[in-house]
Amino acid sequence: MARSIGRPRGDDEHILEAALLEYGAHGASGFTLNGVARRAGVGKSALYLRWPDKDSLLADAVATRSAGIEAVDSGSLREDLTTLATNLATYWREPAGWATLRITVDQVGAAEPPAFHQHVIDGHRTTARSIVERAVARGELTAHAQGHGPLALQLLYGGVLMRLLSREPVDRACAEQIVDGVLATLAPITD
Amino acid sequence: MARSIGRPRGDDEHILEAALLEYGAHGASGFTLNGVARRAGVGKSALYLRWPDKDSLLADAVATRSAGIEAVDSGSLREDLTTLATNLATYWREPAGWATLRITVDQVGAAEPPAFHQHVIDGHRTTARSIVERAVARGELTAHAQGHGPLALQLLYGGVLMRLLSREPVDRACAEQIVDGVLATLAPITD
Amino acid sequence: MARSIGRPRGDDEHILEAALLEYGAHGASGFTLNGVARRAGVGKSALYLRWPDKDSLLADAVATRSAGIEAVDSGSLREDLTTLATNLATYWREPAGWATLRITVDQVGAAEPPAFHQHVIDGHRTTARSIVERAVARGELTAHAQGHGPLALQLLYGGVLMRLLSREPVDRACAEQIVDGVLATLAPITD
Amino acid sequence: MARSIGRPRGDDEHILEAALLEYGAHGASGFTLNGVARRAGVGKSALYLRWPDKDSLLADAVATRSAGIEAVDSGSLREDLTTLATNLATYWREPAGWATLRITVDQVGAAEPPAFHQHVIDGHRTTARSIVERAVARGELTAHAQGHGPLALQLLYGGVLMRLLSREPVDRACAEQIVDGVLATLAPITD
DNA sequence: AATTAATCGAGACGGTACGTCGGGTCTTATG
DNA sequence: CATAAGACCCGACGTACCGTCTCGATTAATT
Repeated sequence: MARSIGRPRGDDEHILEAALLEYGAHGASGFTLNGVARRAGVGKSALYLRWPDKDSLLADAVATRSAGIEAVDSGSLREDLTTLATNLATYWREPAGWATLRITVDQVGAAEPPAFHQHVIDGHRTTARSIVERAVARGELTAHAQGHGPLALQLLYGGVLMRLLSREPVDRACAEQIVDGVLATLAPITD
Repeated sequence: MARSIGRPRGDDEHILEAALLEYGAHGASGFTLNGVARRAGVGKSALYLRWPDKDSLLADAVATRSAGIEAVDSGSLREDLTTLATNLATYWREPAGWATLRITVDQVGAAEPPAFHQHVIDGHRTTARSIVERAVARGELTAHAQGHGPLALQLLYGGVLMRLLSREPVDRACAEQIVDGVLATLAPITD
Repeated sequence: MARSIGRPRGDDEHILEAALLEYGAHGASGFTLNGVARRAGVGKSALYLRWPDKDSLLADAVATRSAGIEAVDSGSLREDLTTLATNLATYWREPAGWATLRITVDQVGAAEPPAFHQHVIDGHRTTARSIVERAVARGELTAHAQGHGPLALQLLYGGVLMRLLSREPVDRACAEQIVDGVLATLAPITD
Repeated sequence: MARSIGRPRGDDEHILEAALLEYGAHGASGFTLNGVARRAGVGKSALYLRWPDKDSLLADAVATRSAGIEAVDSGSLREDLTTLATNLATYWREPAGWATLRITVDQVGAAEPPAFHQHVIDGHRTTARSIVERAVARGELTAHAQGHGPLALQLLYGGVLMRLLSREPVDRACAEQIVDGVLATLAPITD
């Protein structure tokens, strides 16, 4: 396909990178468009050509780092979930991860979710589903229990989130505790 | 002790009321100290005599509405928890409730939690504990299972929260589903 | 000489035309290079290939319309000058004429006058001189009085200009009044 | 009269002073509101509380320096006018004087003249009139000739202005030449 | 009754960031 | 080569809000 006429757009990634660095360095309230522009070696107009306002830029920047949670295949459902919970806590504790969360919270009331939101959610969903599917393949879960997977994962995510909101650490022991709770919603369904 | 000399302070409640109305009317980003002052018929100095900054005012305003979740005593643990989940969703959907959440999220990274936070948490904890205790008294839960109450409630809260963050409705059916999951973390512990 | 290789230059006049229209339409503060380029169906590069900056373009555009004041030969010095004053007022009231004036004022402080300036001045001077010369030829002026022609014309120009700056109309009566004054600087010199 | 409530306004003069200095230092195109604010040790809001936009500020700043031309009473009409012409040239050559002129030219096309304009004009008019009146009192001018005073002064101002626009110096000799011309418009009216 | 002192409504202030705009430069693909 | 298109860097504009400040006016407890 033909490139359009005129000077081609520069690199978005470069700017998003700078935005994330700026966010990490100064936090949410110190996040400044001028700061981003300066750090990226770019004029403000270049930012406004790409994003309609500051929030959109931040949302997009954060999205690039939110592709998904690292999934592991340990061969055991309990171990997989525990690792997932730990990774999740780690991810949410990083600036980018926490920013994702903040933006999600901010925009729940808005008319429509930010464009990147579904993308992030899909990433999480994919990772989570593959864990469950592997467990079913291994015979750790019945097909019936699998139907409760989404709920179980919502509980797991929510549990980790509540720990963070309570400023309680999410160490391995804690993660296992949560996972055991979540597993209990799947295991006993035997009838 | 005796009142100090000089003109006595006016009414805080009146201002907090105005702050909440302002928050509800314009949302988080439109929440302005000038706006609050105007709506309350008050000068900005009156605000800064009481709260050190904007966030504190909002936090305090929100706290007045966050005294706690309505607790019911239906005679059944499952019913109590289901109602709790529903009430929680309703509460978080109101401006004040959602503001509480936003503030909580905002300030997790801060050095110390806002003053009202522990108060709010205590409210929730008290409500939740009484539900569990009644269940134990009725024999629905073993004392051992009771030890897992806090975890179970964290899962319940987290589950409801994740539903809201996903923009999925929390109707009665959904609440029951979550509660059943949470109960599964308590019930099977029978040894 | 041979034309150089490559695509030949387009038409300058076309651009100057657009510039003048733009100036007339939006005034001095709304005069924009992007606007000129758009109106002329031309890229900004084409502008900068021809003029070093915005002011030069405007100056040049204006110069094309400032070739000179319409001179008439009525057979009488007084009548010639009156018509000159009226034409001058009319010319200065048009966008192009007024722009010439603005640019002149703007650049008095500059290191060197804009290129077109001398051209414009020469136009005026030529017109004015021919009026005076005809008057001498007719015997209306002595050769001695002719030496005061430049000063007289400066007074005439200045008088008209001051009327405009005072927002006072320059109708025929007013023009005659000015001319009579100016003529008085020439006529009585008889010794 | 009662002072209004609230913190009283600061000093306008101080800001106008800074504006003039800024104008003098960087010229018309380098005249920046941020620059003025910084130099005055003032926030931009303070500027916009007083003037609706940049041009108004500049106009006002300039007006403070344009109270009038120094008038002298030398005892002779010719001498008075010569000094007036010289002073006028000097005044217009200063940054503030020239700015006045620029603004006048800029706003001739505007709907209504800037507020300060009439003030400035009145200053000039007063000075000029008193010169003429003294001449009448001394018998240098007839009462009839006095009626042509305004026109004569317009010619004088215009003559000086045209000299400046032509980048020609206005030294004493030149001023006398102009004055002689202008006087010629008054003197011969004897019938 | 007069004094004292904290609080009040009002609003101007210094500062900082926003989102917009325009100038002048550059980098493409097309004639 | 010179274009038309248009993205780019820069920096000023005018707006909004924060948190501070300075007023004159209130309002009690203390003299």
